[in-house]
Amino acid sequence: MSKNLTQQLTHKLGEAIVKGDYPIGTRMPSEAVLCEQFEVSRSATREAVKMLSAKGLISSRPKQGITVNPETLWNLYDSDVLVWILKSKPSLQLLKEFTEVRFAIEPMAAKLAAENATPQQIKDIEQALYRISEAEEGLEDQLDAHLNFLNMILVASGNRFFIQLTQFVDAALRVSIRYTNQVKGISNTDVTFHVKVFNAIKDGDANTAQALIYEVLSDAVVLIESRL
Amino acid sequence: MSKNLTQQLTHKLGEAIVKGDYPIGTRMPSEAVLCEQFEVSRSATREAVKMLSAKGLISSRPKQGITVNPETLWNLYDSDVLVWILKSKPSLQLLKEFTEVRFAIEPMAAKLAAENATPQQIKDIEQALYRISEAEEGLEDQLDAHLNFLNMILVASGNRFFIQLTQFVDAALRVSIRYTNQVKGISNTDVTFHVKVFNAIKDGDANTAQALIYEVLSDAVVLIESRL
DNA sequence: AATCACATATTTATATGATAAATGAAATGA
DNA sequence: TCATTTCATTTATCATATAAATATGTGATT
Repeated sequence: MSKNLTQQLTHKLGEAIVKGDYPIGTRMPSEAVLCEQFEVSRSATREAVKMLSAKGLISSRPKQGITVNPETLWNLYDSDVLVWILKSKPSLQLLKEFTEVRFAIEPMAAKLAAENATPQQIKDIEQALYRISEAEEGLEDQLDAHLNFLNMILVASGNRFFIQLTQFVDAALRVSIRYTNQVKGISNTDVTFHVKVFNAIKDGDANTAQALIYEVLSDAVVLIESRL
Repeated sequence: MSKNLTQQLTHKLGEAIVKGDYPIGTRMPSEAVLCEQFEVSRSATREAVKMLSAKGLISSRPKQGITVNPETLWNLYDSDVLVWILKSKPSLQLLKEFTEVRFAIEPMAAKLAAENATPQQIKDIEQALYRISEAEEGLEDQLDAHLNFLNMILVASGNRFFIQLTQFVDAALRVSIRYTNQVKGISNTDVTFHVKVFNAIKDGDANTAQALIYEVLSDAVVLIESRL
């Protein structure tokens, strides 16, 4: 739980909005009413409204009130927003779209990592690889290790936009893993696969790195398609 | 100019932060000092701080004050943040990274558009194509037409994450176009190229659509690489 | 000397009341 | 009919007071 009132309210309202409790295009309750309903001061309410505006979910203007923005304006790349959606309205369709993004990004990131990774970053990936091999059988532990490996590759790409996605991918996968109750496409149980990826990056073999990541993601797509 | 004080302050502080006026990891002036410096009330200041927090630029805690977050936490996919960076610290390096993202996203979007576009969306793309052919010689007008064409493809992908990127790509390209003073890689002057893209999407020829977009982007990469 | 508990000071967090500004809608007048 | 003005509603802004969180320092205890 977030500690302060503003953040609590931000999360509550954020989830409610993406859930559809306040339909798109309609007015939300006015400031005063929100204060009453959630029993917080105007300060807290206004600050929460501002945070949600900053994330693109709502806009507020005098007289017109607080209105829910069309979905195209929502900052889906904001981890909060994405998690709210995945939690409130989990859908395989969204997971499919998310996987398409991973499909676009991750092979390219692996390619760039092979081209640009610093010696330290290579060591970090190797360390992540070690964590995978040492991971207990417990799902949590394995998931952590695999996400760490993936994140290290994104970081090693040296591209700030990809690096920024670490939180995004991390957050989304943690939620979606609960939903599908599957690790396939995220954590290939065969660690030799990750060794191959690591070697390709270490050797600067961009095309191989790209192809390998592409391959593991294909599993994820097949998995989701089969359930749609 | 944004109309209200909170937003003005948000933009001022946001630009100042990405510019490096408040170095990463350091404390920003306290709430009270910011009020004095910018001559606004605490409400406005606090609301601006909340908006910047929501965008990942800063965090604030009692006693510790307001601190600038590491760059990895900044929401680069937030159009505001991206534009602030491009305006305050324009760099070819960032443009290169941005282009790498386009490289990852746009061919995939074209592929998905070929697979999923609705009849109406195909019409929209055709309409965008018409605008390109009709565009005056003026750079502004051409740029608008080309960005519109691109946006229509992203929308037609049917993937919410790609659709969300329209604003992101739009904003970034408008700024970068001023910086490089080049349209290459954004608007291929030869309209027959766009006709090919359109036809591929209309005919559901996913691979061709993907390859064509890949091709036009290659120009952009070559252009930027040559100037780095 | 080291460590733990506690007091203290600083900063943000929250609450509240008052006034200003923006804006959509209704009333007015030519 | 249309432009203008008035009015009511809602957010925006300001000001002030109090609470809560927390880093730092202090002193007692071992």
